[in-house]
Amino acid sequence: MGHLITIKDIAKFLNISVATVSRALRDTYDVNQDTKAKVLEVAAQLNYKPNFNARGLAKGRSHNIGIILPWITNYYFSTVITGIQEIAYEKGYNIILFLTSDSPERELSIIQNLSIANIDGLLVSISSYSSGHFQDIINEGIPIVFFDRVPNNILTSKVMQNDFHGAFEAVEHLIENGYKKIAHIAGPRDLSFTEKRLQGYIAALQKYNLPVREEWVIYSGFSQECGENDAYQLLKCEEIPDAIFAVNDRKAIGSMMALKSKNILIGKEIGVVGFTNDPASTIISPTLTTMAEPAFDIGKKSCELLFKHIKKKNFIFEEVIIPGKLIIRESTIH
Amino acid sequence: MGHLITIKDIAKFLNISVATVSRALRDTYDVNQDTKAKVLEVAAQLNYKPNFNARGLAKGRSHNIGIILPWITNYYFSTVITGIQEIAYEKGYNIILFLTSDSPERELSIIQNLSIANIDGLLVSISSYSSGHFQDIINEGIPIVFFDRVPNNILTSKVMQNDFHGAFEAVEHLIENGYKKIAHIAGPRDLSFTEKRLQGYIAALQKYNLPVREEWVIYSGFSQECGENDAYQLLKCEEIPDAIFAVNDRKAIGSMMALKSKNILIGKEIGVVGFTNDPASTIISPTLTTMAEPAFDIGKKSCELLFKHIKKKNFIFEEVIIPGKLIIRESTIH
DNA sequence: ATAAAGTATGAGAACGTTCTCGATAAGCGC
DNA sequence: GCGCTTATCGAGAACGTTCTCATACTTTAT
Repeated sequence: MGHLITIKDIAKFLNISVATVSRALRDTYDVNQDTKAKVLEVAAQLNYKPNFNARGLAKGRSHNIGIILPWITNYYFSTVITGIQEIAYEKGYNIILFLTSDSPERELSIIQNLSIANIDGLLVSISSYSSGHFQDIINEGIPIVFFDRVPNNILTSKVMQNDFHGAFEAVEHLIENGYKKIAHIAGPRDLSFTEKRLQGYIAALQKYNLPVREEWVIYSGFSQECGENDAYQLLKCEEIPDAIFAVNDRKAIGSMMALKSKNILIGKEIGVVGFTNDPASTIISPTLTTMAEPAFDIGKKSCELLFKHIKKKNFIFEEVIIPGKLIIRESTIH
Repeated sequence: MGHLITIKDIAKFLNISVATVSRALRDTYDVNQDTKAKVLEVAAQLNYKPNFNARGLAKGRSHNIGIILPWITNYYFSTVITGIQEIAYEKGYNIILFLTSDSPERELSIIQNLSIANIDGLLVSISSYSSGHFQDIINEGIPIVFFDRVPNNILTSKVMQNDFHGAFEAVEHLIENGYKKIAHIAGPRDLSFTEKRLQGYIAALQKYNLPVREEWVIYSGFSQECGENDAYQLLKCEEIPDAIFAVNDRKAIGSMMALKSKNILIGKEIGVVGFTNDPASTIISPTLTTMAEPAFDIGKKSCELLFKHIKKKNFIFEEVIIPGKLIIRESTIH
């Protein structure tokens, strides 16, 4: 209670200047080891806590980084954040969290109200149909690293899983297991990874001379419900597919629910493969074959890259692609 | 690039004092409406963004609130945060996220390194076996609201679901459906809600004159794996139970996995009920009966309460208990 | 006409740091 | 001893706001 201990209090206590106390606390080269020890001791004794606002103001650095993403109530994003937090904590940075609910308006509002001075860098995964005003922020000199959902018209660092090859491998696995009429339940049309996974899907089909039918590709949202509806729609196709590759596990699970409700045997009659390796993929029965995304590593890598940008102005942009790993389970067993 | 626009720039531009600009931006009573309009216009035109550090320093308020919790990679906590964020965003506050990984050491380190001046209030869900140094923070004058995992030796506001009654109702439901030998898979021993749910379980059994056997109550961690192991242990009991009440859905699902692996029919032979209403509870087969926790509302309420504390010093503490709702599914059908 | 109250503004201190510059003292080689 | 470097420290400005106090000009009441 009362007032918080400041550097001035320590200075007065030891009868030295605030500059020296500041030096001691920051452990600069031009401070005597004895006085440094004394300062540290008194600081601990008085329970001194640095004032980040003052430091941020003086240094022009806040030691805060921002994360902007659609939501955190799924395995992928919450794990990415955990990875980010791991690195940020190590470096003594705080994480400020912004949720867009996947709404472009909300996203824009967050960006516009973002106090630039309060943030040293930004980690972002854009919303579907993002208005993409991120260039303004970059122009103001604050570094951004995008992850997973990245814009393709902005020149900066990006970290993502290998969407094209992951999709390719997943579909190839279906083909190798004898499925021939493979449908794709995709994500929202404008997101770059939707496109990449679609391309991987198409490439695999073409490699094996399998048909790419327009009615077998459905774009919709990310929810389980969307996956469910998409599967019902597929079942109404002129030519009913014998396998489904879903853009993520949520939708794969939704489609499995739909198939089960129609008493279709998953695997035997229609194979299903997802993307993410959400823990739910081992809970559903049959268990879901899926392309595991390295969410934790993506978080760590994004954060590391951001710190490089923060440290070194004009750091060269990097695009990091971390490979996934196919995890074969029951949903693709004939 | 270059430098960020400050109120000085606006002042110079309009040839007025910084004080007036500040007043105009804050819309105080003593500013002329015309000058205010002009300032706002110029501010927008120059793309002025307030410097939170400077404001925080001058006002002694940062407009940041901190959240400290074990992890975010589950349905409950990520939903609570979403609720918190909803209110914080509305009020123009930023959220700073701290993850303890349920480690008391990490928790302590976070608290001790927490720059008090950088945070106006704290929302926390303590770790298992928390060292609980939160009283120090409260003593320094910064308000805390605890949610879900609350300490019982600290006098401040708390928000939680109705753990006792929720457990009571869940177990009563089992009893009403004919289960008579009901076991309880509990959480870590020292967490308050573990105790409350245990008491609810016991109370329900006693009301119906059913036995409370020590070997039917197992304490362990929160993971699915823990639930699995606990179930195996229950199957080795002298008297094998005919129902399991799990402290959360993760453990309930783990125990269902164990039962399924032993070809025990869930519901028919052994009933299972969980706690939380994790989306996974509808994915598993049979679907899981569970006591739904109002996670989103708990987040919102906690944040609202925190703002009351921030606004009014010496606000009287409140303990808010939000009731859950039993959701009956297949796992408790005989 | 005069005092009182209200309106709108400016000057400058304050918040708690860091940073730049200069000062002092000690150690060193010659 | 003389200059030179090195180590250590202090004084005071600066960061971008808000806040307090003073001031000037209006309006209102008497």
